[in-house]
Amino acid sequence: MTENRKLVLVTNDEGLATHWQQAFGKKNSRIANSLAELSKRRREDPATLWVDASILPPSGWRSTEWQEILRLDHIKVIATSSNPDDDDAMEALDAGCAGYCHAYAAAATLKQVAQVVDGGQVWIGKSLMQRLLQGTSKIARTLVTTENQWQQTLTQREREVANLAANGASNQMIAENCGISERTVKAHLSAVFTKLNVTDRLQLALRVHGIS
Amino acid sequence: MTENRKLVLVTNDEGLATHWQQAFGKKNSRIANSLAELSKRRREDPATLWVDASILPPSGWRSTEWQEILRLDHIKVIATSSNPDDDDAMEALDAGCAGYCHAYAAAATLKQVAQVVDGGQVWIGKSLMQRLLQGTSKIARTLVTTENQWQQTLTQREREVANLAANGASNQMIAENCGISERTVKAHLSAVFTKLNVTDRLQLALRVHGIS
DNA sequence: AGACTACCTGTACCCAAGGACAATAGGCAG
DNA sequence: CTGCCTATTGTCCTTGGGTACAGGTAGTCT
Repeated sequence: MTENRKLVLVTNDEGLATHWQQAFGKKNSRIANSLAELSKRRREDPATLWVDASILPPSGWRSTEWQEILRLDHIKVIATSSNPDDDDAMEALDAGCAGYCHAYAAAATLKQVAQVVDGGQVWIGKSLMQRLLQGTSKIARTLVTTENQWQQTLTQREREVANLAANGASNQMIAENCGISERTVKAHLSAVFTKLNVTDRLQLALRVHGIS
Repeated sequence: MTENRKLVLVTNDEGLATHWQQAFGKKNSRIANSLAELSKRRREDPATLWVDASILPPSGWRSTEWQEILRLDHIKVIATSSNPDDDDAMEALDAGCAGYCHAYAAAATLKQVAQVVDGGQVWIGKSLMQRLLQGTSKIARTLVTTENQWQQTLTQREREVANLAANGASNQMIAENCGISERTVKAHLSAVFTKLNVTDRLQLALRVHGIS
């Protein structure tokens, strides 16, 4: 079970930082006091962010700064809270977090969560799990399995651009975000359209979000 | 990470038994070919049962023999299948199983599942997880927040046009569909954009479908 | 070395979309 | 009757989005 993903602990709570470092080891993790701190390295290697909910802006995970992070598919975000709440969890997961757990969970649990998430799974607590299983048994059955297969045929860059476009970003915004020219964005998008057999970004958005 | 729960592998598939034993170790697990075999010790110590779906009776988890087992809370049941299916998973979990995964999953994964389940959590695959999360967010959308809200301010015609546009129809298509001129479609859409405070049809689509 | 692919960029062109400005007509509350 | 709302349509114009054509760099596989 080799660990090669970077581990970034995002919190400004002294005690929590200590707790997490005890669980993961000081050498394997690094502390960031805010989102701003990690934006410098956000384009780097795959990483897992442990985020203390108390550092979130008023708009929560919906804020543009976090949306940008959550869109990156080589970054996994685990939301934590000292006062876990199912609704908070749903928001976090809806926003794209890969896990939600108690910030001060036992070290063993934290490790388990890390393992599960790194394995490409999603971690949700027992409470939320029960709620999901109770409320959705019928609906889950009727839902069409929306294949996230669409990503498969795309290159890394294409995925990135496609995700941004599908979420309403203009070509210019995507260009700035990716640090490339608008022309290149168009090129990538054209490739995406062809591969996914759609004609424009609206169709793309519908496909990406599992509609139609 | 001490393991003191008994591990019982319930299958009559030779190959699967081997696979599981390689994952958990021969000493830590015991094979049972059917439910009947383990009924003798069912009231004993806590145990985790790994059950191969192929040994289930026609009535599946609903059969009385399995219902009895699933009721015992010192016994945890993990359902497995060589052909995992979300619907099967839902049935198993509904019936009270604590986990569902691919029978021939990698040893590391099996161990992870075991750990998670022994920790009192529930394990479901990524596929089902996505379906559940999508399902609930859709429910949330239709019941709680955004839904209805955006429609409220619109007139009948505007709703109609907005829905078509949000699902990818061009102005021309909408015009034909509604039996009005393209110009009128534009007029309606402009009104919609203003009322919903969005700039274009893609933003509209995201709003209508409860994204962003 | 040559084929192939991902990634990047430029110029030019076409068009659907959306805004600005303007007008006609029916329904309805005050 | 008189505003106010809804629905409808028109022309003019600007712009972002998408395509066509063309090209360059870097890395991988055969």
